[in-house]
Amino acid sequence: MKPTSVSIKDKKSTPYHHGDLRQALIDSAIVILEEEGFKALSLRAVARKAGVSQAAPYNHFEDKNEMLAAIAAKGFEEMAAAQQLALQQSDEGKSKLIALGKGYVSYGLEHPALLRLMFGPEFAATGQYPQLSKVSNRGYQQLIDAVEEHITMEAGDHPPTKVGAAAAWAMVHGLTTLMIEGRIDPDLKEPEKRDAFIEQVITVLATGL
Amino acid sequence: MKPTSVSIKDKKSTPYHHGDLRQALIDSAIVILEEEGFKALSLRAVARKAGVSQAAPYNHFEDKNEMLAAIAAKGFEEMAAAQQLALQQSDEGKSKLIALGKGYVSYGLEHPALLRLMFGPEFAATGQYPQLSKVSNRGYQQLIDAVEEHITMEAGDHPPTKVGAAAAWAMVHGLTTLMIEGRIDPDLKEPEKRDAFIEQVITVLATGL
DNA sequence: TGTACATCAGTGAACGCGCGTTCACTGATGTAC
DNA sequence: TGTACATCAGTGAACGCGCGTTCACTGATGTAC
Repeated sequence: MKPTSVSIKDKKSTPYHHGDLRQALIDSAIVILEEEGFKALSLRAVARKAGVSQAAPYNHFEDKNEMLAAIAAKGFEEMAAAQQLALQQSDEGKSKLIALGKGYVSYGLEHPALLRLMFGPEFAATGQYPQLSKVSNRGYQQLIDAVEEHITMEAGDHPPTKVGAAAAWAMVHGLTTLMIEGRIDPDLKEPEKRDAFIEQVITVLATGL
Repeated sequence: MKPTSVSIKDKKSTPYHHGDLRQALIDSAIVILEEEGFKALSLRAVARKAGVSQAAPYNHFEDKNEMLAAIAAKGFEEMAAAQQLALQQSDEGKSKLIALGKGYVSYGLEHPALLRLMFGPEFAATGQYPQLSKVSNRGYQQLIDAVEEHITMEAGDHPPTKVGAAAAWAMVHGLTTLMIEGRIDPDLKEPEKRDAFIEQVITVLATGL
């Protein structure tokens, strides 16, 4: 036990200096997104949740938008990790596409409001937040690789990689958002049935590639 | 020329009673969505745009949410019409799926903020606005029909209709939202190239069915 | 055709609210000597 | 080891703003007689 370490858990000894307020704010924001949705995500609410004054976040973010960008970036990182994990846990025999797709959809269903922020109009391909652009392409790259691998493994005619990758992403992303909104398959609550359904849908795509 | 008709265009003779303020509000709202985005869509802004006091909308809508529902409903109607039109203009030989998909994507690209509202969290499958639920299923039904037709036309194994319809919708919807955000294919500005690309992507789907 | 009156669809002022952001400040921490 | 001081990361009050909604009101319209 280092005597200099800051105890975050002990409420009584709340230190004046926080330790890592920036991360704490991002985490609080994600909780708010999950529990109360995007509309409730104000700077003040985030500060409140983190137990800090409303002005404190300005020591870590230029303005609200910069905080939103940091939140979205964390979302992309987590999603890429979820895909990676799904890939490692998948059967050897099956297409990587299916594993990646499951990871994508599952993460989206677990964090619907965060997904909306990530793909929302706030940061549409403006390149205004370089770190965000960088990290948001990681998951896509995984998908492209899987499509290429799938294509090269099978004989016959195939669409260009660019088209195939777009198709794969569109399918997986559309499935996620439509399931979030309850527009596809409202009676697939159980995770296994849901996973099986996702697998069938992605198989349609894989067959078409 | 009916002498009793109300001239909307003539600014000088603005009548005290509007004629069809409800429709005018919905139309103004859609203009605001297109020009300024969802964030700018307040009741007050809509009233302002329609040239009416901020309290006037309350004669036509219970509250803001009811107005949003009416706007979304109009969006679904227009989109179904756009799909229908695309279907009629399409080549006889080609799959109906491609025509419908093009109609869907085109409408979405023309009305990005409206599409977000339509598929946003405000009205997620709650059934709170029956008229909205009704009209929002029309476009989906067109897609289902096309998938069924496509399947019955071709020999061989096919996924269940439920899966095929979900795949088709997910693909088309995902393509639309990702193109809106500029995440797919930022260099496809010209409509013809864009249409060709859309056709290729949807063909992947059709092949897989 | 004219008049009295109910109803409808507007107006404009007001309410309370939460928001993003700024500001002068202060307590805690790190460093030079 | 002790002290002076710069710097960092907080606080809390205040600002102006646009919002959704309510209210008493009023002008326009339709109807009964």
